[in-house]
Amino acid sequence: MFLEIDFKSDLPIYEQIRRGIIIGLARGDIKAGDKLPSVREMAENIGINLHTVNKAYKLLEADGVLTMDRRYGSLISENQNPMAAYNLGKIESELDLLIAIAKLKGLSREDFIKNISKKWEDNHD
Amino acid sequence: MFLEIDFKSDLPIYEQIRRGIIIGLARGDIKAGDKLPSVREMAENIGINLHTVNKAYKLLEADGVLTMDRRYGSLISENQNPMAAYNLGKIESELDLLIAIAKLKGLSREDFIKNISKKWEDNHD
Amino acid sequence: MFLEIDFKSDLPIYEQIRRGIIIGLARGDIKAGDKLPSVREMAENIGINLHTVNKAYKLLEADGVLTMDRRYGSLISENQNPMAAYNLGKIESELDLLIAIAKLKGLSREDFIKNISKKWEDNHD
Amino acid sequence: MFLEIDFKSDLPIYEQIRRGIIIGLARGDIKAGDKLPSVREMAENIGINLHTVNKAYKLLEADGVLTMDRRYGSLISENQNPMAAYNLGKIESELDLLIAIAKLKGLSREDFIKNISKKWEDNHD
DNA sequence: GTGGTCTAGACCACG
DNA sequence: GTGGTCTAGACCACT
Repeated sequence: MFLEIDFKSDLPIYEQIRRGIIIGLARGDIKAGDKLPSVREMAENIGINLHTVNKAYKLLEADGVLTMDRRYGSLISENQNPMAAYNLGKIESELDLLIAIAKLKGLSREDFIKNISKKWEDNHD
Repeated sequence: MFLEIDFKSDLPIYEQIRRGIIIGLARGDIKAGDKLPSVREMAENIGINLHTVNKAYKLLEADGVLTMDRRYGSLISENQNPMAAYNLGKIESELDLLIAIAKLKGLSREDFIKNISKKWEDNHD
Repeated sequence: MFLEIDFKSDLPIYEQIRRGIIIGLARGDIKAGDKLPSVREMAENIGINLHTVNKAYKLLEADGVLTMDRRYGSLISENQNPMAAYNLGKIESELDLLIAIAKLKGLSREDFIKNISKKWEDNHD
Repeated sequence: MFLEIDFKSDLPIYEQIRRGIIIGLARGDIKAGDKLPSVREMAENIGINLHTVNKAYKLLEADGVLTMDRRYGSLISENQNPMAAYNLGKIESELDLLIAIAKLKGLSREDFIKNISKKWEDNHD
């Protein structure tokens, strides 16, 4: 499993794992039905405690992204609509800040949009 | 001072103040040379602790957005390049996540860009 | 044997089997003296491990619902009073919770009783 | 805080706490806006680890029953519709079993309904 | 071998 | 003093 964790980040480790899986799903690196590494396995790979991985998985389970089962391990859900209930408020507020900073740095709307657009593509290949 | 604080938000209050001022600056509500309310005054207005406002101001001072002076109070800096040193890493990571969720929700690139573009305009008036 | 197993359920498979037989008995689908499929047979039908079926049968035997005999196979007991020793505590606690949630959802006592009553009938046909 | 925990129960402690609060809310013992004991406090009162209480609170937060905030402690939510998203499937399946056992024990529908009805009232005073 | 539950104890962020 | 995060390690239930 190919998750890169930045231990110096102020983003909690469990949140980095969560995002890595969501982004991997959006990129197509991970697909519905895929079996994820067990909490113990991923914890060992990353070099962290299994509870931290467990927390990330639990959050993803709550968002309908995966299912955890003592019997079969952790699987990416076949759910057609993962993240449906996800509250975008928090993340939109981050976007407001990003736009404000971009303006203060003197970026034009066109350049800003171009950057975003590029990010979208990068997330695609 | 027109800052709206959401006490239920998971965003720390000092961070809400900081963002409010940055966004106000980008929108043009606040301009270089403007005198900000004193720490004590703003704390009283919002109904929070002195230290909380002080922390927000200190962060803005570190970003070159304002200057605190015991004699003259807090002034928005004439600095041409505020936020220059601001670490975009954190916020870009939020953008990556936003894009991934947008994709999972089935949004097209065009619609996504349109939303962002609208946000930019809204931040302008 | 007509047991439907939900492999995604968080209810253990052995418990689903056990409940299926108890409910079948209450509905009259199964009667005293009936011969049940052998452990091996049912395991094969469902596509699960022998031990899982065996565990379900053992529990039912402990509840006086069936008798296991190497020579005659597993038979529904003629016992007049199956489940006599069954500890209702657990299930009554579920009922307490159900009532509390029904109230929080704004259901009236009458509607709640009506639902329960209907469930009783459905379990009868 | 008046929660009675049965350490011998097979119901997890965190689940007993969760139910205690839901039932307390339905009975009116707890009201919107009430401040709950801190996780540490309740853990100490019960004589368990704070993480166990924390887990119960987190589940209730996910169901919209309470809010946890580092700044203000844990408060019963003003949410008009707690438990709205709660999946009743699990609990209804318990009810099916309860009905089957009641039948096997020879209870009449009328007696069964009477018991349920009494439980509803008991939950009310 | 998997996740589930629980304990114990540490340090941090916020106000 | 509150909850948030993380670690470490135990035992259990299920297949």
